Amino acid sequence: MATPLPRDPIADARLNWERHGWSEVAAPMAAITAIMRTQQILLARIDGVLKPFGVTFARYELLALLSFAHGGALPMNKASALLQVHPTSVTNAVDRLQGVGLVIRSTHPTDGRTTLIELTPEGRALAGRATAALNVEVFAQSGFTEQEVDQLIRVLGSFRRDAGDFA
Amino acid sequence: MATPLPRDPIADARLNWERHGWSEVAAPMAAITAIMRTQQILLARIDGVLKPFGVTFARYELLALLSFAHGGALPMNKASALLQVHPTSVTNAVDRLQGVGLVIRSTHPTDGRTTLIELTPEGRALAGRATAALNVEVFAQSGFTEQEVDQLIRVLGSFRRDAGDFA
DNA sequence: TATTGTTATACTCTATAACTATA
DNA sequence: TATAGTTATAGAGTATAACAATA
Repeated sequence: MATPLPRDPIADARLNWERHGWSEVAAPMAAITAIMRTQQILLARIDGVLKPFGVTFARYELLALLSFAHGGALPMNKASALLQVHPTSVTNAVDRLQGVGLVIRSTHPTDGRTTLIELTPEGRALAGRATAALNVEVFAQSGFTEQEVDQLIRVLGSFRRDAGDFA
Repeated sequence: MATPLPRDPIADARLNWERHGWSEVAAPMAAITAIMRTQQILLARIDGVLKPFGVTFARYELLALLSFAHGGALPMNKASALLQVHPTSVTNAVDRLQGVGLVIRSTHPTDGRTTLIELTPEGRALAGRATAALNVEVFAQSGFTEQEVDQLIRVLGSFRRDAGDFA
């Protein structure tokens, strides 16, 4: 996994698809496979940067979301919807983050069913430092040109809209 | 997670980044976050199509790789390198696939350290049917235009090369 | 000694179903 | 009845370290 392969395995897969009568879909197959692989590479970089902070990407995303919320607090179901993850994933993430003192739970003042998640001062400080680290070490050297970034945002934005992520 | 959000959460995150002094990296942050989310959507679709076949995407990828190998067999370490996954992941996948009779292990004829993975007739048949299903139900209706597919292949290809995936 | 693969272990994230509490 | 969240349980992928067998 460390040594580069002599050939692009995804380009080879595309050739195999074409050789076996699937020319029509060989290109989209290659594009989708490339997205899967790129996500793996990026997630490994992100988790590497976050490791010293003791949080995973999923937990960092929750901290970052809270840090931008008015009052630094959000209902569980709101966080679940905005992060587009299962409610039990939020419960799990909040459990861990609360266990290390980065967030606290409280009951919604007017709806007793709703649990609010709130950043502690430590959580807010860590979110700020982790964001700075990610920005400098990952996003500022993404490996994409400005034009490529614009293309990705446009292409994947319309894909996500068509997939029902947002209106 | 079913109802579309009124606004694009990634576009909102980008605005938050810009408002907090990270304008320089707001766009690449949005592009990378979009890649992460797109991968989730695609993986859910793929796993949904593969579910009736009783295999996950990771295990399907191994079957597909073997089906294109000369003789339908590959050493474990070769499969690990080509799929770009950890050797223990291959061991795990082969364990499961062997357990349901889709692959068999054998010792390399000239190097006793090496284990060969080989498709059974059942494994080859299932790989063919699963590939057809994925091609028709996912890749043929990816949601990307031809031009977008070409852009993704080009942009993500150079990214993967720069990341050290291949020479 | 170096390489290949397995085993044991652990930790992610994810998802379903059953359950409690509140509206 | 419907909603919000938790709990229990299960399964997926990933990774490290220790180990056995072979080169």
